[in-house]
Amino acid sequence: MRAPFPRRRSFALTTLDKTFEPASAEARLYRGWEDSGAFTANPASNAAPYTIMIPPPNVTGSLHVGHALTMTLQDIFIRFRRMQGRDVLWQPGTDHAGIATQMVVERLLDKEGVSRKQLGRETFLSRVWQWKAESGGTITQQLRRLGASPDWARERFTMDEGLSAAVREVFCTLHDQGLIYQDKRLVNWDTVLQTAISDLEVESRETKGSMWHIRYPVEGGEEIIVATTRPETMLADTAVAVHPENEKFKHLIGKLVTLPLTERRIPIVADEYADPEKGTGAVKITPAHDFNDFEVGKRHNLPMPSMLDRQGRIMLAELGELPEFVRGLEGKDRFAARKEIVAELEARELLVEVKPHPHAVPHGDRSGTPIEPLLTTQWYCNAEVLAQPAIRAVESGRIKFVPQQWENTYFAWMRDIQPWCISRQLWWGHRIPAWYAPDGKVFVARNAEEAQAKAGPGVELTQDEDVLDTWFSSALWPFSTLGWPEKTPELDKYYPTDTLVTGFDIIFFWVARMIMMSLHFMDDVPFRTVYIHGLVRDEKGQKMSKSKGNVLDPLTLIDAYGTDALRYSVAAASGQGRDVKLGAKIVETNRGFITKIWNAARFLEMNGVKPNPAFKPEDAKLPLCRWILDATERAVTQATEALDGFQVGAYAQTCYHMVWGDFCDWFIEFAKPGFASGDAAEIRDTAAYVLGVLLRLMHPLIPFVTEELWDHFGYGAEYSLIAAPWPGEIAVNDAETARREVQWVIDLISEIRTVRSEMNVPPSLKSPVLLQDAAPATLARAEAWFEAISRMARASEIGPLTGTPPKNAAQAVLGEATIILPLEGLIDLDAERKRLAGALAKAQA
RNA sequence: GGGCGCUUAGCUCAGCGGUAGAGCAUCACCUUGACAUGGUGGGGGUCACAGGUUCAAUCCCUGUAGCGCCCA
Repeated sequence: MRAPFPRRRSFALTTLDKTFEPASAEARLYRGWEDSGAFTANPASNAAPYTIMIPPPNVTGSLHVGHALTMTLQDIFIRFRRMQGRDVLWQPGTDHAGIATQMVVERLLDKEGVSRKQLGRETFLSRVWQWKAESGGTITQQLRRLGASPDWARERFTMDEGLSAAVREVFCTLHDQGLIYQDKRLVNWDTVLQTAISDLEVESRETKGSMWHIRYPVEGGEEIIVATTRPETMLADTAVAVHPENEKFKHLIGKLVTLPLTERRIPIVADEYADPEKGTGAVKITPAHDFNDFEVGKRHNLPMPSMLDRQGRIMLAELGELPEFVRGLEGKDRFAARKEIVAELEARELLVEVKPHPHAVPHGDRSGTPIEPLLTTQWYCNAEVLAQPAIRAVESGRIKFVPQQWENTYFAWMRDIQPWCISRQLWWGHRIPAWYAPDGKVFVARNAEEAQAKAGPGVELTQDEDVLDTWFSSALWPFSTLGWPEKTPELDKYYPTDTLVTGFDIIFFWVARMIMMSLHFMDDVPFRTVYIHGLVRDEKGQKMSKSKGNVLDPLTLIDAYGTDALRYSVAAASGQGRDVKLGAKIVETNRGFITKIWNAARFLEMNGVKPNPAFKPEDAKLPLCRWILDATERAVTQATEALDGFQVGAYAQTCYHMVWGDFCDWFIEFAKPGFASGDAAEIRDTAAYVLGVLLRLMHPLIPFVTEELWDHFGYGAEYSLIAAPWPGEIAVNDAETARREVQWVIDLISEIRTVRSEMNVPPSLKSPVLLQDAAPATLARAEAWFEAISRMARASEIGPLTGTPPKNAAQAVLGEATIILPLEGLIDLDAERKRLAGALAKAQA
């Protein structure tokens, strides 16, 4: 039996500050990385590429927590692959965001009392460019605060000349192939923004509407009652439809009704669209103002007059001769007109009833205004043709979604894809490369000269006024940023890219369209894996919104707790595809992890730990050292597997347990007596080695604190952790034996602690530990680890039990042996008996 | 109406055909020499419900309920 190690005060020096100060360190480290060229891709290198295209944030954007999530995830993958020695390209850039940007600048002009139209197209556009020059860099500056490490020198903007050339090339080619065309059909018209928008930009909102039942007189004296949610559009009705099998109305099919108010005569047609179960079973048909009615109108060859203008006001020009009441509606807003029409119908006793009818009404996602289906001429892209190879690419596994369930969503949409309306009645964007001759002939060309050549000399051409949907240029992002249509070394090396990281909300807007365009023009997939992450919500799981006032500002969180704490928080919370719940409290708690790492390193430094390049893990002899090296090896393997499988949450958790559990709770505690022993050198070397591995392992997750410690300990040159190699296999001599031995010690200490705690032994009192039936090897272990056991389990001595167990001893079983803790004199036995009696009574009650 | 997902400790979530896990919260104890942004220990679960497959189901299958999202 040995006495406990003597009390000793340590006055070893440390040069590390008491705590990590992110505010001062982050900016300095970031500059250091950027200046060192660590972010730079190198097309000339022989290293295998790894590429991520950043989802270009809107140039009007400012950093929100969604960016914090998506950029952290991307930066983790990027830094991981960079450390693995890949030639990494993280392509940054911003999106011109047609509608959003135009709205921002128009709002500014509004304050000056000027309108866009007063300025005229050219002046307005120069104002937008001016705004972009002044304010367009906000978002990219803010991305730096997250520690994001893209190749900034390669930053692109969707309206750069090169990218615009790509847009024109794609437009002209698709037009030549018949895949882009003009068509007059119903579009979703935003009456506020005064532009067409695509199906995707429409969101349906549940609205408390009404169902009006209106009497339409049929020739021969009968009447038919139609049900509608939009009475005002009856001005442009061109038929009433009933189901062909509907016995109630069968006899009326083919007869004419007199449309109330306008007094026009329109037919009753048979069409399966008229659901006998809905409303009255008879439905009015307004082909120019309803998508379903438009289809019915086409099937029955009905006229399609419009009765609303582009502001959503009543327009009578196409309706022919009209009675006075209707003429009085001209120019009135559609909702005002609805009231007047309903009142008039009521006055004429044509209104049978009004039923409350909650239903979904389409709204513009930007303007929030009800969408008006309008018959206009627009440019369309034949998405159905482009979708076929894109569907096959996912079916065949050439592109994989993670989590895979999103493939279902993708397929469902792609297999029922509609023509994509790509023209927008805006000024800010890529102007449609089409020119019109005075006779209306259209010439699609890459530029005005080419158009002129096509039209012939002397023909006066005017360019199409419209611009393209913003998503048209985003769809080309994976190759347009690399210089396409030029043949560039970048295109050669980095296409196809590896991973796309984005949210599910833009699978259709962006992901699907990139896949379609890329396959068509590059003849290869744009990326191999689509990693879809969830949404960031508040602590309660609610969506963040300004109106709820629960929006978290990532910059505020960074200022308060540091970027590493924020990154760790979002990464750890991001189970595959799950929504991420985030609150200041969570980030604050996780800052504790950063502090823990810092303090562990600080303690090691105090004890003379510094990197020893001559140290080889396979030469480690002490079980303690072999054990921690082996544990580290397993953590490295787990973390690498997790990152390979896009399991960022599991990666974060592995790091957490390795550092806080194995390294701090056990290894460092075991090492404390070791630092004062003859084994100190190997323990120091091992500690330094393991710390070096862990800093590398965690760098993608928490880049700042790890780089700071790496630099401070001198593992490499300043700012070199970002470029350090990812930890590989760690050779450990007979890891199995070391693992068994240390695990036994851990179990022993845990058992003693549990028993002592349950028996309420005051920590200040040490107790002997006796081992009954212990094998000689077990006793030898106990002896060898005595100092650690003494410290950590408050053991005064440890040895075999000789004779019979003492009275009043607590017991626990560990392996073949029984641990015996004599408690005589350590606890108040009477108090303990009372406590147990009380517990027993409670259990029996 | 169609599709997808979720339901495991008070909360947030892992897990997996074979003895239920983590973090946070909670309770008790501890100014032990890196860290009170800390340490140690405890309590706490019919794994939504009902069937089925199986030697064995929290896990696989079917259904039900509740919640969420997408599409119409």
